[in-house]
Amino acid sequence: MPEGHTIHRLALDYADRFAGRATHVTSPQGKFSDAAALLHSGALRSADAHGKHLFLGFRDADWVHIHLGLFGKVNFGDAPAPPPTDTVRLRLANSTSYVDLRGPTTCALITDAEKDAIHARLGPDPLRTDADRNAAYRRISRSRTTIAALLMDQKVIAGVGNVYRAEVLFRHGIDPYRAGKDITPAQWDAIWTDLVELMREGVRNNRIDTVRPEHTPEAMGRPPRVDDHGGEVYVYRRATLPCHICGGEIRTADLAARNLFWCPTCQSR
DNA sequence: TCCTTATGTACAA
DNA sequence: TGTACCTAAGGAC
Repeated sequence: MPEGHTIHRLALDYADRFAGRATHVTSPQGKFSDAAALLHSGALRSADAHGKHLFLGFRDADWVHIHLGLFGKVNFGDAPAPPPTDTVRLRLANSTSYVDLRGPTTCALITDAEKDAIHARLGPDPLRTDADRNAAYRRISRSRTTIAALLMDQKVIAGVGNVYRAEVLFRHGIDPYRAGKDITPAQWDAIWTDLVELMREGVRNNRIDTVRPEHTPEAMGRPPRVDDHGGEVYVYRRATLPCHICGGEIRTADLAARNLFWCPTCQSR
């Protein structure tokens, strides 16, 4: 589930349900038990997100650092909380809500300084107000690496994952194998602006939709087809299906152990 | 019931 | 570049 929009949405939802209220912290699965015991009686102070990293603030300067990785999932529910299953790494529960975290790559108690270090190694996040799009472009414009790989590099830009990568390159007609140094300032500006809009909508709707109004199923007279991941898209996981715009076959390939999707007709080198 | 796959990352060689 | 890690859903049998 997790690209940056998911994590920012989680920060809002954690804060909504738990901030400033007495919260019971447990780790039914056990891997986070010591930290959960420390936080046991505390209240959630704040929630912050940078790229795919989520930070839950407790006490004065303690943060629970969460990264969902590929498999991590978060499930919110209303009280009373059911008995936890044995895969729940972290449960927060108060008088009205509970939330379960399963399968994260990271769930660790860290200090303010450690949190700062994580921010420092991450690139600008289109969903954060402190983001500097030029910092990303400085790296991209100097790189011979493909734009597809650069968009997935969290040191370059934080929060973009495999879906937003595929979709934003399609929306701007850019071949994923084009080198970063061949992306013009105007193209980067357009990509960044688009990502800000798409990802904000992703936070609002808790899913990724990238199809423009003029290409929606209704507008194109084709049957509605919401992609398996939950939103309407142009190329992500549509290999061998016809492109919504040109009708040609969407292609797929392996790039750095991830699946790449693009339309060779609509996206130019 | 087994196998594959997944919106991710870190580390070893 | 390959592999390890973590979980659950869907499809093939």
